[in-house]
Amino acid sequence: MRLTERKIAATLRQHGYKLTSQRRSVIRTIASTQDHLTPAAIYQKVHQDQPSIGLATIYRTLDILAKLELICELHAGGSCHSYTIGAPGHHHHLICSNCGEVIDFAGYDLTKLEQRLSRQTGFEIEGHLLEFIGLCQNCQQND
Amino acid sequence: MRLTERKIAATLRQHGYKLTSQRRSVIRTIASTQDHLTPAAIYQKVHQDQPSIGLATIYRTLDILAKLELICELHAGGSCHSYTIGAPGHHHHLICSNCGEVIDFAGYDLTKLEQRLSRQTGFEIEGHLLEFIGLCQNCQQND
DNA sequence: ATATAAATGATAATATTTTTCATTTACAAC
DNA sequence: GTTGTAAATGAAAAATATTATCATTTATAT
Repeated sequence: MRLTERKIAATLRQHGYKLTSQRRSVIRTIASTQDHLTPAAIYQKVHQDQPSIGLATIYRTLDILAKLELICELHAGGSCHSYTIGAPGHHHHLICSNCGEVIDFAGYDLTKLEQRLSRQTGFEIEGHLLEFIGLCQNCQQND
Repeated sequence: MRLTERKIAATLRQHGYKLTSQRRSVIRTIASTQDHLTPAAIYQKVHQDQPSIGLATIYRTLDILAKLELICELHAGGSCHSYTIGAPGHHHHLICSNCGEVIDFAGYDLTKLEQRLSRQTGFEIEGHLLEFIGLCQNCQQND
């Protein structure tokens, strides 16, 4: 069950944000599709309803909605350019949110889950992204 | 076991890419840290060895290395701005690589894995990112 | 040593995101 | 309903990030 426009609007108000027509439009746009949209795409759509809206308002609204977890940020296909050295074979990463240290780990198999998802949704699964974020020992101590 | 500078250089050559001093520097820089680095950070470091290097060369080299899977692209903390509507409670996403459709799924618990990682690495885990990419039924048919 | 295609640096072009600030607006208090 | 106030907005500029272009340089096979 996804959040409704109504519920999102209420939560915004609860947190002391004003419910402007621009914010309504952004929410309505995101809530009305199954897809994920970039800020530019959201701007284009909202612009049809509200020709005077500025792109900065889109960014500001998205920041708030994401902070309140009313919308989800996706990473698929995007290019968040940050790199670490490779390792042979399939593995995942554990990243320190403070210093950026990256630990590789392997031996965790998502095949079962992939099969379940494939069966339930009909998707032909091509890959996945699994990362953990946390504080490394060093950064815990230097708090 | 992470890939060594040596191994990466060899793989580059195997794929017909020339082994320039610029590429060596980029590889050495990434291989010499546990952290993840942005293109700009890599540029800064490489620039100390090779003051004449251009930022475009960094981007070009990173593209090649990522394509050959000699380096890993990370998403932590980054802001790949693409959004979808939220849903109450913890869940993950399955995304169609063709049309962008997003399916939410819940009921997959990573707590056990989190505990294992925490025990093994001493990290205090704050969160994770799990996404699957694939082709939805519609997009499979219209191939 | 040389030929050649690939790679580079410099620069411009494009794209993306954030800041700034004067004006407008939602909404709480009356 | 009016009004006061802080918050939100649009426009524009600034800051960042990424990609394309092209003349010159360079790795490497011969």
